[in-house]
Amino acid sequence: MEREVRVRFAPSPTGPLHIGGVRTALYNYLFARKMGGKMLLRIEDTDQNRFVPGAEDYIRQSLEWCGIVLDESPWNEGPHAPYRQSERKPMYMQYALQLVESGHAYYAFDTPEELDAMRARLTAAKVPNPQYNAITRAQMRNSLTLPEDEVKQLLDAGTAYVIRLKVPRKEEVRFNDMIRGWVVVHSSSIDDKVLMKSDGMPTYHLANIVDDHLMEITHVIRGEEWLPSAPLHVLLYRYFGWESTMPQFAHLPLLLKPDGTGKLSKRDGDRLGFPVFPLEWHGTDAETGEPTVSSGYRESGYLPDAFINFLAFLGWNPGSQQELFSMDELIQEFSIERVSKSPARFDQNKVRWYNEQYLRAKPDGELAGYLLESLQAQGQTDVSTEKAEQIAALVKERATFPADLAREAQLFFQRPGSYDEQVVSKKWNAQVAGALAAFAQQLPAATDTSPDAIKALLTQVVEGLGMKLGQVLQALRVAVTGAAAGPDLMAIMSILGVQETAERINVALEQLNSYTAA
RNA sequence: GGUCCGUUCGUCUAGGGGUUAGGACAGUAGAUUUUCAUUCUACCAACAGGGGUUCGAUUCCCCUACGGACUACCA
Repeated sequence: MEREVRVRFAPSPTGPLHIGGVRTALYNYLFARKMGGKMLLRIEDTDQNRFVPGAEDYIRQSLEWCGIVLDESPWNEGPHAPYRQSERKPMYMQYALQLVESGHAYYAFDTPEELDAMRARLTAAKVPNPQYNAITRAQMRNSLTLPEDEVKQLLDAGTAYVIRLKVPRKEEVRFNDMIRGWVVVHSSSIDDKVLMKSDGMPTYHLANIVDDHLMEITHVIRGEEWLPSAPLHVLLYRYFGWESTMPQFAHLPLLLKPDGTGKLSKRDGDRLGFPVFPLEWHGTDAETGEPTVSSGYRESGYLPDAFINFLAFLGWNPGSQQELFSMDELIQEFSIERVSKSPARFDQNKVRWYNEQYLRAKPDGELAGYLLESLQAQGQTDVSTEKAEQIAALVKERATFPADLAREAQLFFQRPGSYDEQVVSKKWNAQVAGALAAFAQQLPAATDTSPDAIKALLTQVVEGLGMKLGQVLQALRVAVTGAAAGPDLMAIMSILGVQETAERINVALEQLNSYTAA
């Protein structure tokens, strides 16, 4: 019988989730939906020292903004609650003890100082890989080297201890990664990982395996940084006797910094001037304790669909030439097999391009909504929906972000404060001014105020004076908007209205009088 | 240092034993436009290197180089 596909996203609440994490969540989500399975979120907060207030909420909001829907999570519990490892704390010890009893794990009493000393000794002896392992554990203080009664005494006395996995000395550990194929690691390169910490909390490794098993996870899709510890996890499944239901692994390629080398880190955003976080994050500097702000895609004006589309293509592609995919289409097309092995570098140009595509594809009504919102924020409250829609339709081709709409729309609400000097000095003269004056005089009487009609009127006036349209257009634009460039002039005048347009022309005529005389 | 992973245009990538090595972003040029932008068209641009295997390798294998991850009582 086929098991229902169940995947998990397991972030630790140590700060804001960066886009690499979001992509991991996205791929999990796409895979789960594609396979008709479930996706859950589990908070991996077994390190109490690294807990950051607000991080969990940030993760939740980020995923919501992205449109990644969780079937089970700490805030929407399912059959395997609780979904925070700190709340699952009581259940881990029994599993660690199970391993101790079966001889696959042991108690270790070494202090941090002793561990440091051991590493220093091995490093000095030029041991290639200093670690607590099948060889070195014989020199350490643990239940393998100490007499049984002494171990009992230490435990009874409440001495601090950890439980370590007893990794075999010589054994090949292999697993079939869905993205990378067979990965083989020799057990001698794996150390005796701590399973239970002295504070009674499990480490990531133990908690992860126990929870994935209990939560019936079928596929573990996570970042490449976990690849080196995957063989250890395989060992754990084996020793627990859970090998037959061990999840399949898929290790995703890393996301690299746009410049230089190395994986994208939380600090790169501010350094490079683009967001690495989905949402803005207010944190505190680890060293100075000063409040910090890291920019987010949402606040920078990115549309969630565009952001997701872009992110999906960083390390995956459908094999077709199609670039634009809705979430539903992504789900339809997604497959782990098409995830690439090699890391991907971040491309700011492409995210912007995606955003433009998504912005322009939106219905004018929705764009008008964005526009109205920004206008209201700057005190411009008397704009009708109808007018906003006209303006949005006209300026959307010039916008990358919703906020650009309002910027481009300014000319409709503010008369020119100055006139582009280049155009004035080149195009403005007595003849042109005369034509504009004539146009301004006739304009208010126009009954048809469509762009086409205005253009016809203008043509008629200009040609009636023996001139060509091209001679006056730039001057007219400057007179009406003050700028040398902008959206279609006829459309601008139409939206502005004949009265306002005529007045603006007359104001310009007065202001630029000196040029006319010259 | 050790272990593991990776390497096709500047970037994201398709492809795969015989191809003009395809697309997208960026860049450049041209067309359209009253202007800028948009749009359209064209151009530029890549199989890391060396050995094999093969009639033939960018594709399969090995080595080298380069890049990266991991190497905690962090996840």
